[in-house]
Amino acid sequence: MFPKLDPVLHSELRLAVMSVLAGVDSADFSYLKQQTGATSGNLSVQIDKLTTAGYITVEKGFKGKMPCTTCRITPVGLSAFNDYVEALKAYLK
Amino acid sequence: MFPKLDPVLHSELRLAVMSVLAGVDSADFSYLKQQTGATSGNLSVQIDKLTTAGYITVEKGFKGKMPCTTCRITPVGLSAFNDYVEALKAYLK
DNA sequence: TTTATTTGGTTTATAAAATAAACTTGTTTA
DNA sequence: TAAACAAGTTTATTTTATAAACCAAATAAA
Repeated sequence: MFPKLDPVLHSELRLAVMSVLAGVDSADFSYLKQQTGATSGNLSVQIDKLTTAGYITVEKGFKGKMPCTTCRITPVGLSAFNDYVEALKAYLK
Repeated sequence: MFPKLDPVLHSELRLAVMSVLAGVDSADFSYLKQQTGATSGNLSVQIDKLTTAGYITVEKGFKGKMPCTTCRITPVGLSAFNDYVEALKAYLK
C-alpha cells in the first residue's frame, strides 16, 4: 500500500543534495551549500550520512591553495534516489 | 530553488494519513491503522499533530458500543497537502 | 608585518521527531 | 467471572535535524 520511504533520503537537505548531484557530474561543498541554502555544519553532517550510505563519494583536494571537497553521486545512490521517487508517488496520489 | 518542505507533512506516517484522507470523505482510526500499517501509538500521536496543525478534524463517537475516532481532512489540510506535492517536485527532477 | 577577515569546512550540543512499549478503559467471549 | 480483545492514549527511548561553536589555512587590511 504505502511503501517504506528510504530514511536516508527522506530528509529535506539530503534529498536536495541528491537532487543536485543527480543532475551534474560532480559538485563541490560550496556549490552544494549555495544551491541548497544550508549551513556548513548541517551540510557537512548530511554529506557524511550520504557517504556512509554509499550514495555519494567525497574527494578531498585543493582548488589552488584552498581545500575543496568534491561530491559525486554513485550508481547505488542514483538507484536509491529513483526508487525513492517511485515510492513517494504512492503517497502523493 | 529548493522550497521549504512543510515539516508537518514531511513525515512518512503523517503523509500516508493525509494521502488516505485526501481520497475519502472520512476514515476512522482502525481504517487508517490498517491502511498505513502503523502501530496504534504512533498513529495516535501523528493524528494529534495533524489536528494541532489544523490539517484534519477528529470526531470521537461510538460505533455500536465501541469508541470510534473519525478523521477528516480540512480545506487547510488539503491545500497544504497540494502545496507539499508541488514543493516536492522541485526535489525530484 | 602583524592583525583581522574570509574560506572551507568539522565537531559538539540541543531541541524536536519518530516510534514502540506500556498502560487504560470498556466490551465481548469462554 | 475471568480471560481476551478493541480502541486508543501516555510515556519513554532512540534518532534526527539543525545550528552554534570551533579550527586551520589563506587572503586582505593596517
